[in-house]
Amino acid sequence: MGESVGEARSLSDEQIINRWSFDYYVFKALSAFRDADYTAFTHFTSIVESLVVRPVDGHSDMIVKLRCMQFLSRINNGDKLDLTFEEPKTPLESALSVLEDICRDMSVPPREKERVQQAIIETLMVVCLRSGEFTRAEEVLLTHFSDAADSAGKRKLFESLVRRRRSSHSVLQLSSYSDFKQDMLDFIERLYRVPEPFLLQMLRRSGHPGVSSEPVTSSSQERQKDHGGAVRLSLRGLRQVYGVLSERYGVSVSFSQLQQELEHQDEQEQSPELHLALSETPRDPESQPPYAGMTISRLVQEDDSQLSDQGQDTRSPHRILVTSGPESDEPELQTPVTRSHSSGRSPAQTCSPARHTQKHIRMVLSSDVELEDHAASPPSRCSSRQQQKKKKKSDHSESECVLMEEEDGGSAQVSSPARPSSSSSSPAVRRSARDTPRQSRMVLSSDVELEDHAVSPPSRRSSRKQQKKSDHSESALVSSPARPRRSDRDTQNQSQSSESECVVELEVKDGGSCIQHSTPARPSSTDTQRHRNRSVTVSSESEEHSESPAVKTSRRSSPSPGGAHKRRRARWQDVSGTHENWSDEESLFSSTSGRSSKKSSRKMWTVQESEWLKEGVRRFGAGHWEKIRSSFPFTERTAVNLKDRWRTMLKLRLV
DNA sequence: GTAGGGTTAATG
DNA sequence: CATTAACCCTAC
Repeated sequence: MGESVGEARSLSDEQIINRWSFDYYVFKALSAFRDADYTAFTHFTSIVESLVVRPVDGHSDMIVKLRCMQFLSRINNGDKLDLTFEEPKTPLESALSVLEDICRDMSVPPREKERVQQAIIETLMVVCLRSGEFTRAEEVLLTHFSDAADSAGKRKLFESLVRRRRSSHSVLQLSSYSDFKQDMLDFIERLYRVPEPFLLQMLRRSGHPGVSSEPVTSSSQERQKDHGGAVRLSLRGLRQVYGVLSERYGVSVSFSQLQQELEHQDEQEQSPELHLALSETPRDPESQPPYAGMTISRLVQEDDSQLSDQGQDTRSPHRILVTSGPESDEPELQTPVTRSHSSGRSPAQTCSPARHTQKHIRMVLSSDVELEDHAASPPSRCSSRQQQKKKKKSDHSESECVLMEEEDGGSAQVSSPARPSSSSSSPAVRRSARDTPRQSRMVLSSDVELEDHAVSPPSRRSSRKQQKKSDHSESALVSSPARPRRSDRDTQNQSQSSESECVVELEVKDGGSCIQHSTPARPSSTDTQRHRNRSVTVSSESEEHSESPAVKTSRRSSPSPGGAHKRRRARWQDVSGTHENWSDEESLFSSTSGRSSKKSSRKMWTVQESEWLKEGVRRFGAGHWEKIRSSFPFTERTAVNLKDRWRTMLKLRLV
């Protein structure tokens, strides 16, 4: 926000460009939501999530936008009871929390707020009832419906349905979840109208034909067409446009500075961003999407690579770029970690420790679940899993049933242009398996379920411990974005060379979880296979280290009585295993894993939250916890929590 | 609202 | 049983 004044002036190109990208993708996400293209929406939100971790020129409306995205992500997944954003809560309950935050930060008419709350609660009831989750429905009735005065009638109806265990009723049939989504979108849009992003404006003003859509008064200032059809902006025109826009968007860099930077870059790379964007576009207007996604993402990435202070990263971003486009879809991904592990070890082992498995479903952008299919899954494993499941089932029968649902969009399309990271494709998703084949297919881009046991407990623990002691420095929490290091390290033992070469890791946070992708350089199946194994191992370990703490997985989760509570950490991490940075959960938009039943108890801090905290302290100074809290999209964190966390971070020398 | 000591609970 | 991150309580 504005506070960084002192330092602000020296914004890096990455910060600025990330801001533009941020604005752009938020805008696109909202457009996608509006068009009911929820798959695209999740893709865009994932991009936004990953952007936020990088240095960004924070703007006053950034928080607002993030909150809106958080809210809509939760709404978007509200009909998936197995997903969670904040540990014990269903997505819609999380939406209620975010709504509170929104109302706190912005002025929302009380009536409007109530209306929205009511709509969310009722929808949640409907969702629970429809899916036969009567117990949960009952909880909702008790906890949320209590104060709803005017809904007495509905409350009664719901009560009776719960009592009679009926999941079909005219009322339930009537309500349409998609209408509800759009209603929530309307609410958000009434509250905050997102202006046309800078990048789009630039593109539009450059005369790019595809840019259309959004309403914006087009000032066709200086735009000239070239004979070739190419559009070219005169420098003067560009400068003018830039002046206007930079003011409006709070860009603090002067045009000439930018120009200089570009020139520099130009020397190294052939085309500086603006050029790229402007020139590319015109070239093939038709074939390319209006917004040259590639360009943008590419820009971002490049930036990233340049700026990233973490040395190790350097390579990855570039690579990613390269691969990102087309490969993202690559069907062959890595096998879910679990698999490999399990195969390696005797089933019995696997099972034993885990008594309560939890199911975690994560939404991974482009994860393809299909992997599992191929992965040769040893039957033994399956069986063991099933057994586990059964056990688990006893605990909460509810959650299990639905393993995976399609993502909203349903489309499996993997390719997401947007997310380069996804390119890596391999996010392995883990799924628990129940019926693999079918599900896997459905899920395409969605989630995964993981079971805890997948990994052997012992190894994990040990690794974790080490992590604590030895590497705080690297611990995921520590510094933000550096991802690879740890993984590399961890991995080293097992596979050094190949790993480095083949796997690019990006971690994107996913919502709740971190998604990390590793991309095998060569998708060839054989190689892949190898990777898999490797990664598997890796992942298990890295998982632990990395953010294990962050993961909320299941710490408190399992309610199962008496059972072994030991494992609480889910391993739903991805194959790549590194999920260092992110914690899983809670990411801004993504959901995490299965719910554990009970109350949320302790919420581990995610890397992202820690980053926000660090940034907040940097900006406002330690001690201004409340201010920091309100300046970042924390959910369910109090100022005291921030203070305590800061204390812990100091203790660990994470800062 | 914040600081700091005490408590809780997960983990090994 | 020891360690420790997250949480709680209380004084200011």
